[in-house]
Amino acid sequence: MSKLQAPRGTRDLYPKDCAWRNFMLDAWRRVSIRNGFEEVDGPIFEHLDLYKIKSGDGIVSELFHFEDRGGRGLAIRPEFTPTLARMVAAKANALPRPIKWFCVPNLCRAERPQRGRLREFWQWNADLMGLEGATADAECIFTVVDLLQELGLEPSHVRMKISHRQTVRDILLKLGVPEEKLLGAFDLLDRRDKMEPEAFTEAASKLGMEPERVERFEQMCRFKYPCGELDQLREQTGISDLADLEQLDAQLQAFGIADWCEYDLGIVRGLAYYTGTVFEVHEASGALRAMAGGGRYDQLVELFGGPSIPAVGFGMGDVVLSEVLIDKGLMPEDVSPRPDVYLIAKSDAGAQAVTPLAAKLRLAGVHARYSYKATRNVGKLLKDAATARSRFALMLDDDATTGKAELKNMETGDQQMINIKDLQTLIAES
RNA sequence: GUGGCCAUAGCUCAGUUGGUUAGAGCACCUGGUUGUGAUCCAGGGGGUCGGGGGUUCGAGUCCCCUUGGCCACCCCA
Repeated sequence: MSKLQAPRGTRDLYPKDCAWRNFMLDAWRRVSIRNGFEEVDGPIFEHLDLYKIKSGDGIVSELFHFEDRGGRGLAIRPEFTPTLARMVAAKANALPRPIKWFCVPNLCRAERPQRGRLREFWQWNADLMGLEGATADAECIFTVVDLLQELGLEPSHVRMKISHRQTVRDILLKLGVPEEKLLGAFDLLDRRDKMEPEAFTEAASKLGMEPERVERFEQMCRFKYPCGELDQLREQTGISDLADLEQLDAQLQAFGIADWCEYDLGIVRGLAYYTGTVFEVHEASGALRAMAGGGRYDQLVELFGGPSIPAVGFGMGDVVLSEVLIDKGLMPEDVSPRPDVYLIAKSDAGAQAVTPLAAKLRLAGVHARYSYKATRNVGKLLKDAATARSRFALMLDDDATTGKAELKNMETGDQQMINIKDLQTLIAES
């Protein structure tokens, strides 16, 4: 029996599930396109070595990989970024700049499934390449916020948490962390919430900070600074020059999304390749894992053999996003396509008209359904129409032979005798 | 990969100290009430109790293994 089950961490998408998945993909596409991104896609498997470039050999155990008949190592894509970098690197000189691409791939990772994490999932990626500076960073952040709003989320539901590699680096140096221990300090920042306070203090001391500075470090990385109020950050860190963050701050305000954003120096993103702005979207209470994450990674394309191209981008997975929408009561009941009209036979003569009419309507682009039941029980047939969420029901009795039938608006309950030939127009007008 | 909890119908569950052909509600399917999304009536499909092995005269129930789910760690591109 176990072999007949779907593999661990995968999902079977039944009609309602599939409709919901498409609803989300549609939102991702809609928002991407109106923010000026173009859709791209690549193969669902790549050479295994491609994934080692960015993440090292250790990544292999997290991949579903296999060999082809020639013994070449291949892997199902666990992320889209290497493919993107490869595609950009291959045509770097021919592509008009800036490059603004998005993709909504399904990805597979051989990890143990748990809340918010499955082995196959969909992930929205958008990247803006060939443009330096805070405008590009802010535009990516705006695109994410646009999507959140599109799905009905509000600033009270989720937080866009932003940090900056360079800024944090400056602060750490000022606190007395030597250059060679910076990576360890970033790691400590990342793990702060999982550690006991004593362990945190001890680890911080080992980084070379005086006790008084350890305390400041702790405060600094736990505190959240509202967007538009960088003075607080200046006071707390003792650093007056926050050039990078200042520009970003101004852009976020210009985009009108300051309400959604806050600076959180604890946002690290475990990646060596982020070079500037980093950000994550979290559910407001912080209960779930990140809904989205991204940042600037100016060396990425170069890493994959292309020219040096500045880049900023993000990814958002479907799993945590769905959890948050359910949690906030924003998951629509049913987003399946609705029939325009449901044909109901009230009499045998009416039944004769159903098939030809359905065929005619469908060829004209109308979503038309009818019952396969033999019953002439109008109540039951109307219930079927309602279950199918049809907008209209057309009830055909003996009058159908003279081209007339009763059209019922399923939402208002109104019904009227119409000429069947006018049906399409009446449906289109409502 | 490590550890904890869990597993009976599509869903929510019942099933006595181990004891006949494993049940209910809802959902689903068919038909009836000559009927307009309701109510009611009649009928129906569906479970090798996640899978395998063991103990026993007898296992949904006890033991072991395994698969899957949830949770925490590792990781998080």
